[in-house]
Amino acid sequence: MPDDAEESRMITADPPRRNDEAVHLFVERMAMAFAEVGFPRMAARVLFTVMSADDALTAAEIGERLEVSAAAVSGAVRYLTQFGMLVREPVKGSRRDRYGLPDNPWYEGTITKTGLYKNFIDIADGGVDALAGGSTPAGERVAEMREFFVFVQEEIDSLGERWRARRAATGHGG
Amino acid sequence: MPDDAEESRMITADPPRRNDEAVHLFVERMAMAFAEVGFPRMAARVLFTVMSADDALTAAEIGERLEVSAAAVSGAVRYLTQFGMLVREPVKGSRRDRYGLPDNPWYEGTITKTGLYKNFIDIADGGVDALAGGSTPAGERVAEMREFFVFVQEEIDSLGERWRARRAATGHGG
DNA sequence: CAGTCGTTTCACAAAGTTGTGAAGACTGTG
DNA sequence: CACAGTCTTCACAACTTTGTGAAACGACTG
Repeated sequence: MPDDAEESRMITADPPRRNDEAVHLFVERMAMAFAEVGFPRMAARVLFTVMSADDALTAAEIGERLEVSAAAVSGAVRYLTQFGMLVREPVKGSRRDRYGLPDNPWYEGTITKTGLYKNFIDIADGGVDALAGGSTPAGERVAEMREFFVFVQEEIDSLGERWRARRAATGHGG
Repeated sequence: MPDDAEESRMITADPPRRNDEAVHLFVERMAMAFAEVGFPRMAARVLFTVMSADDALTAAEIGERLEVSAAAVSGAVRYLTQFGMLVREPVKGSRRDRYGLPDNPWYEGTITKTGLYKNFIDIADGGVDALAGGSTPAGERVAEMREFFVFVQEEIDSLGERWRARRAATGHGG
């Protein structure tokens, strides 16, 4: 019975398989969610395309899956490799490169090393000065906000470490 | 000696005062930093304008300080009040409203209750399903990313509480 | 060292965002 | 109940962003 469409009705232990359509939905949704927080749109699409592939992909394969031009892929991989979120793997005996994920996953570093709040803190410093420190209602208010950002940044700085500790504790330490 | 411009040269304990130009720079910089992470531009400008004012401001005053139209202010305050980041205070004996900040500062709730990672997690759930769970390299990879987001979200969920605890410990508890 | 395949660059077009001006709506006042 | 002051809505214009096509580039191959 070679009819694949019937498989799901059978009771035998079919190996789970990927659902390309659903995978693509995931890629696009996740990419959009990232784009909404300022991540470049195409870079996000490429990143999740590679993430959802079992093997490293060529630029052409990425372009096919997303139905975008080679130029768009080129720009996106440049962006991603710049931040180490993607690694370029030259293919022996071919002019193509393949793009895969680095050994240590991008998300940990991206979240923790962004320095987003450091930026907020720096700008808030200027605000506190300009508002005469804590001597005015506005100055006090901005100083408090700054303190909060300092706290959040501290938490984020230690987050990577806590994550690794937790992973190790739950048996993922390798 | 009524010449204010000379004050800074004196050695007497001058009260610190606000530097309007520097305040405006702060407002615009902070607003841009927020815009870069997806916060509506004008809403951010209005938010920080109100934050850096000692008293609640009218819509007209906000418009003046930012040199933008009443329409732009209207849209921005609507956005901000919707999320409780700004409160509208009707002025007795006047048709104007004033806009001020809520008692509990917006940043704590905004950062902690955004549910940004919850969204990522939901989308990643779909990805894990589509990729046949942990049975494929890609599925495992996406599942790991999801785990990380779950961890981050947990940390963020408890962040507000930890912040309040810290504030209380350092004498800001009121 | 010419040919070919894959990648990159660049000017431009399509699409999306953002704020404006003007008109409209609402509300209290004379 | 007409008027004036304030806020809101809406169509549009300016600006920004994003991705395309075409051409240039670079590197391996024969």
